[in-house]
Amino acid sequence: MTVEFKLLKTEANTKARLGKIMYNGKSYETPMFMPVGTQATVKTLSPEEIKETKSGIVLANTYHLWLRPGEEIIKSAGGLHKFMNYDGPILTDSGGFQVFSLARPKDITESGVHFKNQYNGDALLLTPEKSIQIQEDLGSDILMSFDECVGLPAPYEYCARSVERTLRWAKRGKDVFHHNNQILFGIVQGGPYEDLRRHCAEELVKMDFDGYSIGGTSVGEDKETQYKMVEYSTPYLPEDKLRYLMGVGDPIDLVENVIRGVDIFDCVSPTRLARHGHAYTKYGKINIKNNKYKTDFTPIEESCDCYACQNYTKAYISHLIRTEETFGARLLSIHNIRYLVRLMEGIREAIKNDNILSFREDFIKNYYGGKND
RNA sequence: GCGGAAUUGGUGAAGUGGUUAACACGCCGGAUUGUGGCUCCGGUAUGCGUGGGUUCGAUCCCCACAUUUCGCC
Repeated sequence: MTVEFKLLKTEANTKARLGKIMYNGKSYETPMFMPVGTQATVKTLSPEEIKETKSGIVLANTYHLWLRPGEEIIKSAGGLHKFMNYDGPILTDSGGFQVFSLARPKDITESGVHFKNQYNGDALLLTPEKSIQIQEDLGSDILMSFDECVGLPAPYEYCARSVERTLRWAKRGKDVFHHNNQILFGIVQGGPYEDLRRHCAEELVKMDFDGYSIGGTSVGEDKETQYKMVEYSTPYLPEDKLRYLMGVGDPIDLVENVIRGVDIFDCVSPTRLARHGHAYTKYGKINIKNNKYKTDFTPIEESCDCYACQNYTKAYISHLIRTEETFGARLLSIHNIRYLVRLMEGIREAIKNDNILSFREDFIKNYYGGKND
């Protein structure tokens, strides 16, 4: 039941990697996109629908499940897999991102991070050890170290101190980790600074984690900065371990960062955009609520094999989103996830054929080409 | 038939004798990155039932008409 990774090849002209994850008798290819199921559900989708998108790993969130329903309840249920009826691999975030999104600087101490329970006001302390304990109780397959995700822009001195703390926290978490059919990743931080990224990566590698995440991205940075943060990190990570770029899911960014040596990605965007009425297409993102789709009786994408495109029209989905029917959000979520999974399928094919650069060129030309119908 | 009240954008409605007629919904766009699904940001009445009048100036005051509505015969 332990997740194992095998690197199959590296693309001839770039750092793009083709790999395979083995889990529970099944294998999943990388590069891979992971849909996000913060509260033990990929919003609006059943596990059967998740599997139909052919995505592999699902991400769940330590912080949210700690507060509700509480990790002891999920442990009593027999773990996350049984609780949510999903037998594919599950990755849990450590709560580190909530440090960024919920805590103020003065709430962050060497011991851990002080939160206020947003539902009942209770004072909470999340520490590296506590995060590992919660994730072990949740029974996810891939665990994240508790880190500090620094928002940008951030001064060099702050990032430098933060990296040292993230490293100490990584060590503390690893020291209490039981390795019970679970694997643990370290998270590379360091903001946009090359030497800090390198230092953080090298120190984490010395600690010998089962895989490595690149964090501090998807905090509102521009694309060039994001790509640099990845370029400053991947060269120092071992070839035989998974690399996970946290929170990145813009279609273009998936292509660009695979080329820079990333294996797995997660992002809320396919499901959040869906709830707000947006759909990915080969020719860019569309807003299904736009007037022109009211009477458009064609699928979102003729060439898409997802349940939504096989059975429903833009006019129908537009109506559902306008009237706030949840089925609309569900159909768009299915499409958007399947879209990103199909994109990864295309990327893997391009890696196999050693033509990822021309794949990128074609993809960008279409996506930004302005031909939207 | 007689008397009263009302008439503001697609809708519900504020409002004042004096530059750009509130607000909400809807509508038209946009945003969304290790997810609270709660959202956020723009745009959207050249006109205040119709015709006259008073006034330097009227959506606001006066008259007539139309429509709606309430009460009485």
